[in-house]
Amino acid sequence: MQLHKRDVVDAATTLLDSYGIADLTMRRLARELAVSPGALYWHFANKQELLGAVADRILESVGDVGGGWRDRVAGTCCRLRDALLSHTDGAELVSASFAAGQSEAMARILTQLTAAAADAGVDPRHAELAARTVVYYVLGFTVDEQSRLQWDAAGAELPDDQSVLSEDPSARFGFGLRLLVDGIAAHRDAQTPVSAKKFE
Amino acid sequence: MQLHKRDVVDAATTLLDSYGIADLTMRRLARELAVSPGALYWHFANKQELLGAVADRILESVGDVGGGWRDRVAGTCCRLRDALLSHTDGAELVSASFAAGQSEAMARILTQLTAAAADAGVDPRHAELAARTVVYYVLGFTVDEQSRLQWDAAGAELPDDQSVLSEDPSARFGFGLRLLVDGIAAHRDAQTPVSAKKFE
DNA sequence: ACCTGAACACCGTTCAAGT
DNA sequence: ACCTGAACACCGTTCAAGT
Repeated sequence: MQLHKRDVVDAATTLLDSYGIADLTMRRLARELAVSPGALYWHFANKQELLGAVADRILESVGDVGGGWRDRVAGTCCRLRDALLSHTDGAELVSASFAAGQSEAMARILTQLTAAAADAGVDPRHAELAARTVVYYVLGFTVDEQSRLQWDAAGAELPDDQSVLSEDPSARFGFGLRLLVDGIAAHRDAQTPVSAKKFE
Repeated sequence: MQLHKRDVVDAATTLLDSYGIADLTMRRLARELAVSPGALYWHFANKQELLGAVADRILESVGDVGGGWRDRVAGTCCRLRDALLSHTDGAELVSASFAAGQSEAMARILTQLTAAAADAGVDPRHAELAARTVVYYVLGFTVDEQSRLQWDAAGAELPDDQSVLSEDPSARFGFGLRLLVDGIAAHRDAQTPVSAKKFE
């Protein structure tokens, strides 16, 4: 029976959910698929590319969001966080793939956020940076949240962690998000020529 | 001759600067120090802890900054970025150590930024999140900047990269920073009781 | 107290050779 | 076209035993 890219990504995702990113190795994946390790290299150039494909699978549920620029930013970020949280080490894996430039889905999300920032009135030259800043936040926050989550799901029973850090992560996420959205709002054409202000 | 923690961190930093994070392995480090790999485990519990010590060494130059809260945030962030950029893969290494909770220096920087955010008038319950958001930005931005930097220093000669992404990284860094500072300013006691506003 | 030697249980990647 | 088998060149970590 022929091995297809889809099967490989399926098996990789299952491995990830069951044992985490540390156990998502090429050799283990090959064993799970009952093929030799070398077989994977017919379908993927290297491990990074395979992880990129897993990242894209994880992000499938993050579709396009409509509405005003604020709703589009908030909606995209919330969906992104939800997607990351629904797989073991999802945030870490996507974060690494994004940094390595291996996730098409993250590139797509970045494009959407860039468009939203531009709609908010951010200088087009800086709209992508505004979008990246938002992405850095979502990834950083969620990597952090997930590591705490998984740490005490593993029965670690952390020592009451300065009280606030673990209280309602969704509310905390929302706060940081508002901070960024307000920053973008404050920068709407702050340094664009006056002629561009008509779009508002 | 006895091996000291300092010698190990020195050698590790040299290895990092010369060959990058991928070649900073326990075995290679031991070889460089002319000891057996096991010797390192007398001084450090594991590789993560050693990397944390290297991260702290990299961040030594990021001291305390004075002035108003805006200057303190901007100053700390600029020094942090400079420190990261002055070692090969510095941003990646510190980013990983921060995520793993292994860098005391990053904890200290986070405390400083938290104090600055509190001074800005951010609800004390959310000041640390504001600080974390800033840290996520600096780390995310600099990891990105450094990977591009090192990529074409290695003679890759990237395909003119959408024109803007590579133009004056420091200016771009400053833009994103202002976005965050403005976001913090917009949030000054936005949801604190009126009684707290007297501090302004 | 501090380190060696040797082992344990793995890795990612390549590539001639097979079907 | 797609995969196997086997090798290459490594890893992090542990631990009895030595000094």
